[in-house]
This record gives sequence, C-alpha cells and structure tokens, in this order.
Amino acid sequence: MGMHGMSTARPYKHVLDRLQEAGLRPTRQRLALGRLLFEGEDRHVTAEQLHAEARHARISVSLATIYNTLHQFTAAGLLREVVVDAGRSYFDTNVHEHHHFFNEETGHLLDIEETRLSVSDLPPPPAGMCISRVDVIVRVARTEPAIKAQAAE
Amino acid sequence: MGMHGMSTARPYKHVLDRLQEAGLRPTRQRLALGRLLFEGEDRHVTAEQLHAEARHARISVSLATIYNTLHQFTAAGLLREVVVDAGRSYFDTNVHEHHHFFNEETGHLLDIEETRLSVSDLPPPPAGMCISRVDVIVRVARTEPAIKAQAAE
DNA sequence: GTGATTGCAAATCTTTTGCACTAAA
DNA sequence: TTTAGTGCAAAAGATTTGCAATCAC
Repeated sequence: MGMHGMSTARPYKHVLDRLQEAGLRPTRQRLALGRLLFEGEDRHVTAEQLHAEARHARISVSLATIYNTLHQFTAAGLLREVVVDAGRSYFDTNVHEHHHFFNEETGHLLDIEETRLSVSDLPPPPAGMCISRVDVIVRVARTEPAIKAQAAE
Repeated sequence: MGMHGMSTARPYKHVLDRLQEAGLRPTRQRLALGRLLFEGEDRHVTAEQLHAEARHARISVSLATIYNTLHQFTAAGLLREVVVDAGRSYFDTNVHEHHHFFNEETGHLLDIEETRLSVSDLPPPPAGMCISRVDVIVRVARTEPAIKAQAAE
C-alpha cells in the first residue's frame, strides 16, 4: 500500500474482499472500479462520471460495463442508488441510512448523517405495504430563496 | 355542471382563471389538459399517462406539447415535479408542501400531508446555500421487508 | 396581423440489450 | 474447460428541439 496517495480514509476492507463476500468475481474491471469507488472517502457518482474517471486513470472499461457494475454493486449492497434528478442516477458509496443535500445547480450531493435528522410522525403505510426505505432530499440553492411564490406560509 | 361526473372535489378556481393568473394563454390544449389535471382530486401523472388520458378524452395534443405544458405549469406553480424514479418524471397537482409514499412496484404515489410528518434537526445547509425544498419519499413494498440482506446483522 | 403556441419528426441523453469475445475458476 | 463477465454497437426509453403551420389576442 501507499503507492498512489496519502489518505486511506476508509480502513474498512480491501476491494477484493468486498467483491468476494458479495459473490462477485474479482475481475480486472470490478477491482479497478471498486478501487475508484471505495478506496477514498464516501462519494456520489453517476455512470458518466465514473466512466470519465476510469478513462482518466487509464482503466479501460466500457460504459455498458460501468452500468452493469454499478447495478451489480448496488444489488450486492456495496452501493446505494440515490434518486434526486429525473434522468440521471447517482450511486452512493455510503450504504448506511442517511439523507442528502442536493444542489440542483451543480448536481452536487452531500450526505446528511441519519443522526442529524429525524423524521417523525410518519403515518402508517397503505394496507399490506411496508416501508422499505425513507429518503429525505434537501434541495438547496445559492442563497436567495428564489423559491417562487411559496403559496403557503 | 354535472355533465361528466359527480364530484367536483376541487371547488378552487376555474382552469381559465388559473391560466390567466399564471400569464399563460388559455389555448385549447392548455385548457383541456388543465381540466384533466385540475378538475378532479389531486393527482400524480407522468407525461405519458397524461398523453394517454388526453387521447382517451379525444383531445388532440402531441407528446411534445404535453411535456411543454407540464413544464410551463410547473414553472407557473400550478404543478410540482416529484422525483422518485430516475428516468420518469411525475407531476403533482398538489403544490402545497407535502411528502410521498412511493410504491416502486406499481409506480404509484400517495401524498403524505405535511402536518402528518415532520423533519427535525435538519442541519444547516452548506455555506452560501439555502434550502429551497425538502422532499421526503417513503418507499414502500408489498409487505415482507424483502429488503435484501441488510448487510449488517 | 403578430407573436405565442402547437405538432411533428428528428435529435439528445441516459440506460439497456444482444452477442461474439475474453478471462476467471 | 466452463461459465461468468466484458465490449461494442445497436436498441430502447424519456425528454427536448427546430421549424413551419396555427391560433389567441
């Protein structure tokens, strides 16, 4: 270790172990993408971003494989998909329960730890249904509430 | 009144007035779509659904116009866009602050009145940013937590 | 009439798929 | 080997755009 950076912000497991535990064959592409995704701090990426990053890092991976990999990782619990923007999918390396600030102007996501926010008085779900996940998205904009009308006060 | 239904669940304003207040020319298409959207109870629609509905009602409107109209209505504060599914946009006729249950299996949205749920301890937004909107999406599934593995156990 | 609006079809963008090829076990 | 995984290019959706035709004022 220690050949390409200084901070090992996530002392968790090696990418290889993660893949094996998830039952995913540790192929060159998965290992490479896994390193990009998991060896730094938690992050939020789109397929396109990860693809560009891989290209940068001289990793040869097709966009199709990026998508396949992101979904396989998600299915395996290694990533979590965050829906904040119709038309673009973000994948979050933080799979713990938490929420997000979303800057619509820049497309930037920022985690809000679960402990820092609480949702209460949640009504019971419709009959026969159970809650599988609660997502709180706090949309932010450059100061100046621009929020048209607001209608209710 | 009373020519096509029984309940006038929303005694608010006439579609014509709404459009004029919004500064939108009351064209045949906008009036027709506005009636479909605003003359019943609050609802959630996708462009495709509204298009099908219009066709059903013998209203001739192109999909492009449906999209334009939905966005114009949204910009005018007559609709609110709800992002719950990457790849599909839902438009909600309820523009008050509120949240949603989302059934991923059926793609069905159900309102949760704001008074029935509260988000507390929201941390302050990043410097220079202000909150423009808080969306809470409660994803539900047919009973049986199916939520795979849960990773930690 | 005049400019806003519409329709249509083509263009974009993101994501998925089919299939021959490659690589892990 | 044997089967999972990958790349590419084409397909599929959803949404947008350009522009001539149409409509509200």
